[in-house]
Amino acid sequence: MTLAKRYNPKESEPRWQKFWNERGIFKYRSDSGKPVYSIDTPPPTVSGKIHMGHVFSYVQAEVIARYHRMKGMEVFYPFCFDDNGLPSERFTEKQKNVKAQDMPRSQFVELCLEVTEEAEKMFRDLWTRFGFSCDWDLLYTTIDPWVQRISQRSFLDLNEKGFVYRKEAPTLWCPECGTAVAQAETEDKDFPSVFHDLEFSLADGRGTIPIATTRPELLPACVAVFVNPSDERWRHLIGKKAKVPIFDHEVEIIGDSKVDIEKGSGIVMCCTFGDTTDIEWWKEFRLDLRIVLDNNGHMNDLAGFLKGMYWKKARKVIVEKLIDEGFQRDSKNIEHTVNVHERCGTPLEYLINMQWFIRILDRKNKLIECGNRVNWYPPHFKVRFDHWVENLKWDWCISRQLYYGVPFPVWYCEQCGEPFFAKEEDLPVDPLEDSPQQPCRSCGSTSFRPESDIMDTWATSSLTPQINARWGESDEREGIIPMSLRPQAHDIIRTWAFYTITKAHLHSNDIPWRDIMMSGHALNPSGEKMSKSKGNVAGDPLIALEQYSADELRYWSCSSKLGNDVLFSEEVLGDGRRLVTKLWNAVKFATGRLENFNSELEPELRPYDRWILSRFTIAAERATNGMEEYEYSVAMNKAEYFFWKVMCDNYLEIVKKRLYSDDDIAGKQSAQYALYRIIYGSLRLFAPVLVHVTEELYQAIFRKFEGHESLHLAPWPNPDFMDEEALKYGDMSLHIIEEARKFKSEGNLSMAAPLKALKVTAQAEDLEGLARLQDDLMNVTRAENILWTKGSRLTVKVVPADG
RNA sequence: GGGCGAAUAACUCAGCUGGCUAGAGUGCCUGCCUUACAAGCAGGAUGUCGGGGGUUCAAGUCCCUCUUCGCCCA
Repeated sequence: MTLAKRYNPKESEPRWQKFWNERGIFKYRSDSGKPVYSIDTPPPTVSGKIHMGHVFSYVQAEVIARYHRMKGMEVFYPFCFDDNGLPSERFTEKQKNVKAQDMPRSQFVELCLEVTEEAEKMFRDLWTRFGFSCDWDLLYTTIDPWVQRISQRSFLDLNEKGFVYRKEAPTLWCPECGTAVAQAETEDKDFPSVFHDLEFSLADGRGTIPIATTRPELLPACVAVFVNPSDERWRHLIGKKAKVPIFDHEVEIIGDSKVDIEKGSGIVMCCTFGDTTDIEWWKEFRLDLRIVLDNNGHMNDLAGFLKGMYWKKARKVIVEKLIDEGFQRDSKNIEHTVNVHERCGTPLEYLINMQWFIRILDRKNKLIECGNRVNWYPPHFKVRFDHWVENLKWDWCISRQLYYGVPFPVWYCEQCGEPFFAKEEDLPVDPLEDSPQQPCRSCGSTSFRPESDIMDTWATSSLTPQINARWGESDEREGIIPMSLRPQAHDIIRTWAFYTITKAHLHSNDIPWRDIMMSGHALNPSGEKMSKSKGNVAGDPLIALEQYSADELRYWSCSSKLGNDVLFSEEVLGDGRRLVTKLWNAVKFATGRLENFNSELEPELRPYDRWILSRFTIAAERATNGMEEYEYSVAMNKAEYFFWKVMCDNYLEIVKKRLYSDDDIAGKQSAQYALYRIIYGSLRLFAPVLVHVTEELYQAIFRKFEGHESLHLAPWPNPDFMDEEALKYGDMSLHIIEEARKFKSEGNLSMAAPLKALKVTAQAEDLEGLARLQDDLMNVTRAENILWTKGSRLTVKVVPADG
């Protein structure tokens, strides 16, 4: 029972990881009879390297898992990967230097599987090295056939419930990726642009009108001109017609209050489609449809001489022509905010295409109610969810014109065009490979055209609770839904959190989980958000693991309050190392002092031992409260303060003499009793974060007494020892020790230097309580005597040793 | 433009529902080999709590306002 002088995490950490894995310490056992605590782990998109930001947020959830396991819950803690959809397609194209369009879908899917499998291996290896307590038997990936089946089942269920519709409608479209996208996948970006003042002539030949636009290439798509009816300057134009420059088609001039009088000339053209207002006008006034862009951003037949040009080139060409022909009055350079696709940064277009939608706009209130039923940690993030729902403008477009993803279980009848939905027992289906086993239900035809679109990846990842529960499968799991916890970062509230809540509501009129915890971001040392696209990623986790131990990095991950960002810096990492070392040394000390310790013994406890046990009770309570609120950093702080400041710096010094000497066996046994409890208790408070070193210490010292196979299966401390009087006088006496230490420090003396005496004054009612500590106080201060006097307050006078 | 959050020691941060002299770690200074730990211990210095108003016996904490920064959304 002796510990090495130094702790060696390089050797120790992999050993315990292996131990946990071989013994199945973290296996989920549905038959354990314990209450289930289920965690809806985020499936990371398999789209490249992993950075410290991942580690940061996953550790925070992992710590919570360990806490609840120690609290006696049966923890359902899966891992998973989101490996289908656009991110994985792009990643594969990059890795293999290919283009999806250039090969058959099946071949590209093969490549994707190959690439993502490699990346997933790397993830799994990394999580293992960080000591994650997930159950790898619960692993799922969103491209798994059974996951696809649940995803398709979800689609069929929503269709049956009437929440799904297919419609040819203006859709947010990325010309670069060649697919429809959802509102949640867009972001705003500022571009330098030019505001062109163009001259339209009136159809009646009576003059011209100025129209300002940033998108002159859409002139051929112009279907109307709008003015504000309250605009004195232009009101008279309403009802007349204008002639579009160069293209010469005539369009009506319409009045509508949505026109901003201040902007440009106060007259705007409406094109199909330049922005969302164009769409609203197009719908409201039943305007013509003149689409001039194809799915890849090139101009089509309707664009006349611009045909075949990419929109950028078309803009250049038409501006030149407008200037040549005298249609441009003026132009000025501006900074212009454009809605872009967040994946590739390409400005989005609004194109008309047949797409599948999930109806959500008509149930905003219900969705906000669902959000209210979930506990948000920290609470202020719920506001973001509310605002997102309130400001929704589109139903959820779930079809994507991509290759690698979950297909729609749908064919179309060649004869009558009706969609034919797969039968549930046939799922999963790939309509490109499979065909319906029945004739068309409307017309009896047997020739079908497959749906070649795939589903939005969020349509599947929004089902993670259902996937975890194996919803609708033969081996469906009971007691998983609603899940206990969703851990995620706050930047995907509008996507993952929102869509998951939406699906749970639509499928089962329930919430997906009871609690949601929002982690912040890891910042690089200069305080910037780490992101792959910005290339400012500090601390590759693999490199970090070479320099620091997993426990140190875990400690860093838990150093900030939930939801706060934290800097990845050398300084904070040093803190973790110091704590691990201190823990090692303190337990090493205890080990030597617990020889011949009899755990059966219930000795009569000395005042200081009653004091430290009471202090531990308070620390454990505070740590527990922190954990219950998902404030792991608070929990760690309380544990650390108790362990280092109270226990190591004071208590251990106070009882050292009693522990070393056999002169006072009763005193020694009392100290051993307390020491054992507070050391073992501290180890358990640190166990969720410092998973390896605590296990090492537990196995070396405590296992033979406690019997739990692993510290991580031991109960979370819930001590009830409390002696108010011991607490009061123990705390008060620290001042006496402090004064003695101060005296030595100021006299440049060693702490071991003897003192002649301490003259202590205290209020009459405290004298007796303090005097009971005399022996231990003399031991820790090395004072030969302590003289107690009645006084108005606590004072200490040090009498130095002779000479 | 709207929303959310932040601003506290040189640095990184804690300060819950208002209540003793505003705390911790790092860094800095002075010492100390003390039968666990020098990767340590003891002691010390350092703050117009972003600015300005207000409420209160009492404000880092509550209210108003301004400034700066971060994030989310238009």
